[in-house]
Amino acid sequence: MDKKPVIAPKGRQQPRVKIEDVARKANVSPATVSRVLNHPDIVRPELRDKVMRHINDLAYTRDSAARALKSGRMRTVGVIVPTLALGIFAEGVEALQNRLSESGYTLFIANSQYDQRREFQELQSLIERGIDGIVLVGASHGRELRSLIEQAGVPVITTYVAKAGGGIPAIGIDNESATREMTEYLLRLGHVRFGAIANVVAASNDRSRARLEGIQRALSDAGLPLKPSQIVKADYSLAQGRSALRQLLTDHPDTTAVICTTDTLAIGAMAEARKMGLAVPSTLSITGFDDVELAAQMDPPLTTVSVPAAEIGRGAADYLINAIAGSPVPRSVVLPYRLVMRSSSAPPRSSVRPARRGRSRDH
Amino acid sequence: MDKKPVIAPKGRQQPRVKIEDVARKANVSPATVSRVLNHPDIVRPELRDKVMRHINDLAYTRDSAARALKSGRMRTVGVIVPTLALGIFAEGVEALQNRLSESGYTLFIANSQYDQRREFQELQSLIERGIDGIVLVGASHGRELRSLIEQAGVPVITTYVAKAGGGIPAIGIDNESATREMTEYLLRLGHVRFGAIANVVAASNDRSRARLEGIQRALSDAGLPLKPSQIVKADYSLAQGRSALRQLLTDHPDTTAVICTTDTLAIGAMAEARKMGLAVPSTLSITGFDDVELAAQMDPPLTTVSVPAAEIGRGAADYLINAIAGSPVPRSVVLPYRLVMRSSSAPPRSSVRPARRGRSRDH
DNA sequence: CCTAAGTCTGAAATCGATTTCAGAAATCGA
DNA sequence: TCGATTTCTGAAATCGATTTCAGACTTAGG
Repeated sequence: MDKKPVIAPKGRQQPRVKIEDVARKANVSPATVSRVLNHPDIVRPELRDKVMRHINDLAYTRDSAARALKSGRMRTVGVIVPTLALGIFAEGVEALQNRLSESGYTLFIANSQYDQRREFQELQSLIERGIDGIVLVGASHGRELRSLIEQAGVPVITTYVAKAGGGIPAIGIDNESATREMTEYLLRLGHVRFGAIANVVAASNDRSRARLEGIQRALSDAGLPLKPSQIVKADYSLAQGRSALRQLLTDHPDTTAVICTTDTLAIGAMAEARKMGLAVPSTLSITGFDDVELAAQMDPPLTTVSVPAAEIGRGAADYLINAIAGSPVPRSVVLPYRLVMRSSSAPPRSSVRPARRGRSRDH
Repeated sequence: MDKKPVIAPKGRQQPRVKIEDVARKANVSPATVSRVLNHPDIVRPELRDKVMRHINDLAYTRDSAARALKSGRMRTVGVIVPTLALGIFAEGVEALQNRLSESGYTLFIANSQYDQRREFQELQSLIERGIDGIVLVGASHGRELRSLIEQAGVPVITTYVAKAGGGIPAIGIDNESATREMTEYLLRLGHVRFGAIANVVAASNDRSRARLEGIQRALSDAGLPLKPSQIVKADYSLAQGRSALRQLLTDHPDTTAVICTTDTLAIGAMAEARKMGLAVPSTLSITGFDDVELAAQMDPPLTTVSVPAAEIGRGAADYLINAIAGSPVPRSVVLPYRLVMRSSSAPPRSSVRPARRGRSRDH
C-alpha cells in the first residue's frame, strides 16, 4: 500500500443546479417544476414541455437527500449476505438488484461472513441510512436483530429458506425436503452405506443444517441412521470437500454414497475421489447441492439440487416493493427446487467390493 | 409469481424519535444534542453524559437524509460491476465493502451486464442518490459517462486495469503484460502451435482484449503471429470454453498450447479436452487467467495468472475514502499479478504427434 | 469588588425539494 | 354576457439536523 501522493482531487466544481434555478429560467415557481417531475399529468402539457426543456438544458437532477427528508422514503433497500464468494448468493443479489433497479430502487450491500454480530452491526448501519426495506439470508438471526428490525418498522424478508421464525416472512426452498428426496433417491438406487459432508461449521448456516437434517431423517426412516463419524463437518471451501472425503473414507472405507450439502464440497470430494483412484459413480456416488454452473460440466456431471437463486432475488425484490408501498404481501413463498440427476450417482456395485472387511464398527 | 395476498405490512409504528425529543427530555436545546453527537469535546462533560444517557434511553438515531441534506455528504459509495457471477468481481466487491464499512461508509451496488448503456443509467441513478464516490470496472466507458462523472464532481476510480483513459485513476493489474509473460513462458517450454480463447464478445470487456493483445504481441515478437482462425471468441461461460476448444482443434488439430483469457474458459476447455481424449498437459497445454478457487483443484491443476481481487477492492476503498476527505491520492496504482505455474502446462510432446498432416494452411 | 477574557449554550437560519392551500385563469352553461 | 365550475399555478410551510452568531455565565486578574 505504498501510494505516492500525486494529485489532489478537484472538489465539486459547479455549485449544483437547484430546483429554483430551473424555476427561474422557466419563469415558473419551484412548485411547478416539482410537479412536472413528480406528477406530470396535472401540469398543462405545453408548460410541462417547456419546464422539461429547461430541466434538460440545465441537466438538473433532484437532490435525493432533500427528497428523502421531505417524503420520508429513501427508495433504497439493503441486503446482507453471508458472503459473495458463493455464486448462489451473488446470483441472488444480482437478480435482486436488477429487479429493484427497474422500480427505481437502489441496493445497499453488506456481508456478514456468517457472523451474527457483524450482521447486526451492518444492519444497524443500514437502518441508520434510512433504508426502506431489508433482505436477509437464512433463518438464524439473533433476537437482538429481530427487535432492531421490529423497532425500526422496516419491512424485511429472509431468503433461501422456506420459513423463518419470529414472524419474518421468507422466500426460498425447503432445504430439508430437498436433501430428503435426494437421499431417498439414493436409497432407491440401492445404497446402504452413506456418508455426509456438510458445511455446518458456521453457527448461522441454517440452510446446511436443514439439509443435513433432511439426510439424517431420510436415513433414519430407512432404518439406516447416520453415526456421527459418517458426518463430516466442513466450511464452504473446495479444499475442505477434499479433506472431508478423505476422512470419511478413512473411517468408513466401504461407503458407496456421499451426500454433500454444497456443490463446492461435492466438487472437492469428486476431485479427491479421482485422486484416490475411486471411480465415480461406479465405486462411489457423490451428490451436491446448488447446481452451480460447473456442476453440469464436471466429469462425470454432478447430481445435485437446483436452487432458483435468481427467482429468489426477484421475489424478494417484489415482496419489498409491495410491502413498502403498503400493498398486501404473502407471508412466505416456497419455491420449488429441482433434483438434477446426472452421472455422478448410480446404483452401488455391491458385488465387486467386499461388503465388510471385518473391522469392528466402533474403532 | 402467484402470491396470495395474505397480510398487510404494519407501517412504521412509532413516529420516530427526533433530536428535539431528546433535547426536551434532557432540558437542553437541539443544538446541544447535535454537538454531543458531532463534536463531543466542546460540550461540558457532565452535560454531555446526561445528553448521551437520554440519547440511549430513547434509542435516538439521526435521520441520515436530514444529515446529508445539511452536510452535503452521504457517506455512501457506489460500485458498478459487469456482473457478480464472476467470482473475481464478487471477491473484489466484498473486500471493497468490508473496507468501506470500517470507515463508516455504505456501499451501493449495481451491475451493467457488460452493457455501456446500462452502466450509464445505473451511474445516473447512483449520482442522483448523492453518492460521494464511485467504483467502476475496466477502462471502456462512454464519453457520456465520463462527462457525467466530471459534471457531478464525484471522485471515481476504475478497477482491474492498470490504466484508464480520460484522466480516470485506476487500480489493478497490467493484463496485457500478464498474458505476454504467460505466452513467453509457453514459448520457452517449446510450444510453437498456439491457440487462444478469449471472452471478447462484450464490447466493453477491455480486460480480456488487453489479455488477448498480450498473447498476440508475444507471439508476433516470436515470429509466430496468430491467424484469426487461431483465436476463438467467446463469452464468459464454461460451456463456451468447451465449444471454443472443439472449434479450435477442428481448425488446427496440431495445436499444442491453448491460452485462455479466463479460468472459466480454461476449465471448460480442459473438460472438453478430457472428453476428446486429449491428455493435458502431455498432448495439450492449457492456461487460464484469474486463479479462481477451482483452478488449483483441477486435475491437473490449472496454470493461470493470479489476480489480487481483494487487494484491488481494498485499494479502491482507500482511494475513495482519501479522495472524498480531500487528501492527496495517487493517480493510479498498478498491483502485481502472479503467474501460477501448475501442471496443466508442460513442454510439447513434439515427436509423438505428426507435425503437420499436409492440410493446406488456409482452407 | 469590578472588568476582561474565556467557556458554553440556545435561538434561528439553513440545506433543497415537496405539498397544502388559496387564489387566478380558463371553461362551460344559461 | 355573467356567474359557476373546473383547472392550474404560486406562496409558504414543512421535513430534521447542523452551525453561525450572539448572549449568558464563569473564572481570573487588577
